[in-house]
Amino acid sequence: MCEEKQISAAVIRRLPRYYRYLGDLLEKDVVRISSRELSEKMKVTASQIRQDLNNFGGFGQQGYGYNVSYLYSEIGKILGLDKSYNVIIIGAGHLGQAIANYTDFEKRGFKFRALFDIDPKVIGTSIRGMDVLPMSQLESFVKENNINIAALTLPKSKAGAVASDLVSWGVKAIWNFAPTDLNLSGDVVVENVHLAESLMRLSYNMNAAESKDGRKGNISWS
Amino acid sequence: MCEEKQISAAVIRRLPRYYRYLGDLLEKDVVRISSRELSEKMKVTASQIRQDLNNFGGFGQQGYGYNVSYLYSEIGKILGLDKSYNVIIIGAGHLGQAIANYTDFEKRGFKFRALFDIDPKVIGTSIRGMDVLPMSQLESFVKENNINIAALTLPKSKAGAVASDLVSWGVKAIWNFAPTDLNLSGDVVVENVHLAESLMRLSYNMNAAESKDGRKGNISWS
DNA sequence: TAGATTGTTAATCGATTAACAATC
DNA sequence: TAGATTGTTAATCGATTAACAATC
Repeated sequence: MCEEKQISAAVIRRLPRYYRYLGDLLEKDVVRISSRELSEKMKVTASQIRQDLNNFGGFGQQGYGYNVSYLYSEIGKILGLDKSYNVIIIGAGHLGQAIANYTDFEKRGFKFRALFDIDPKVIGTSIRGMDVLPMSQLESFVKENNINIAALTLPKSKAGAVASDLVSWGVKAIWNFAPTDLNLSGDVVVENVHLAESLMRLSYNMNAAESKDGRKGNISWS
Repeated sequence: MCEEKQISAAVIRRLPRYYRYLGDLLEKDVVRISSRELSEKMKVTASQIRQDLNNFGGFGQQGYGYNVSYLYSEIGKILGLDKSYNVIIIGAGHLGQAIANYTDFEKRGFKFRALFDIDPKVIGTSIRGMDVLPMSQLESFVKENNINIAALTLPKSKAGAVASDLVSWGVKAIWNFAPTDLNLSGDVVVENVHLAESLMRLSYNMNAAESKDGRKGNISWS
C-alpha cells in the first residue's frame, strides 16, 4: 500500500506553468476552464494537460471542465506551496539581493531569513529587514532557525564547500546559482539555475533561426 | 543539399553543460578525454555523449577519444560563442544589475551596451561603464547600435509591450526574466528564465524526497 | 435528455541506451 | 600489431498524442 507512482521530471517541469496560468485566470475571475481552452492559451495539447493532472488525481468533472480556483489550490499543494520554508541566501551580491527583494516568493511560503557574505562592506547592512551576516554565524543561524533552503549566489569556487557544510547542518534543499554541479551526499535536493547555460541556448537558437531565414531568402552561408 | 537535420531541444539543453565540463578540463590542462571518462564525471551515459556530439559531426578519434581543446572550441562554435552580440538590459533593478556585472558573459561574446529604466533615481547612473538610460531613448539606441539581444528584467505587466517594440526595432532574441510567456510574432528567439517556477520545482522535489524518507523510516503521513 | 468534457487506455512518436563494426 | 574507443545502427524505453467510453 502507499504505492507512490514516480512522476517524471517532464511533468514536474510543467506543473508550475499550469499554476501560473491558473493564477492569471483566477485574477481575471474565470471560474471554469476546459483542458481544450487551457491548451489553446498555453500552446500544449489538451491530452497532455489531462495526462499530467491525472498523475495526481481527477481534478475535473466530465462535461464541465476544471474549476479554476480548486485546481489552482490543488496544484499549489502538489508543489508544496501550502507549506512554509525558511530560506537563507549565501552571497549578498546583486543576484542575492535581487532574490531577497522578490516579494512574490514570500507570498508562496518561502520566508527569507538572512543573507550571508564575506565582504565587510555589506555585513551589518540589511535588505527589506533581513540582516546581512558574516559567514562565521552561518552554522549557528542554520541550526537555530530551522533553515530548510539555501540559495547559493556566490562564486563557484566557494559553492561546493559551503553546500556540503549546509547539508551537514540540516539544510534540505539548495537553490544553486553558481555555475557548477554540486555533488552532495545525503538526501538533499539541488535545483540549478545556470544563467550562462541559458544564454548559450539563446545564442544557439538565434543562429539556428538565422540559418533557416537564410534558406528561405538569399543564402549567404554555404 | 544543405539539408539541416533538426536538433532536438533535449540535445541543445545539454550542450552548454558539455561546454562547461570541457572548459573545466581545459583549465586543468587535460588534453584528451574519452566519452566513458566524461560520462563518469557528468553522470550521463557515454552513449548519450557520443550521440549528442554526432548530431554535429565526428569530433573524436577511434582508440583515442576526444581532444579537449578541439571539442571545446567546436561546441563553442555550435553554440554561437565565436560570434559577438550587442546586448541591452531593460530594467536596471537588482536583477538587471546582477546580469550587467557578470563579466563571464562578456568573455563569451555577449557585449552589454546599456541598461534602461523608468526610475529617475537610477537613470543617469552607470554600471561598469554602462549607462542607465531612460526608456525614451530605447528605440534610437536599439536601431543605432545594432542591438541583437535584450534581457528583460522588468515587471511582467510591462514585458509584453516592451518585447514587441524591441522586435519591431530589430532585436532578434529576448532573454526573458519576467514571469510571463511572451507571445511574439515574427522570427524572434525567446529564452525564459522563470525563477519562481524553478523555486516551485525545488519545493516539489523537497517534499517528494521527504515522503520517500518517511516510507523508509517511521511513517508520519498516511 | 443531449452535449460536452473528463479520465484513461491504446497508438504513436521520439529519445535514450546498448551493441558492435570500423578504425585509429 | 593489439587494444581502445569512436561513429552508427538497432533495441529499448518513456513520453506524447489520439481516441473513446464513462459520466456529469
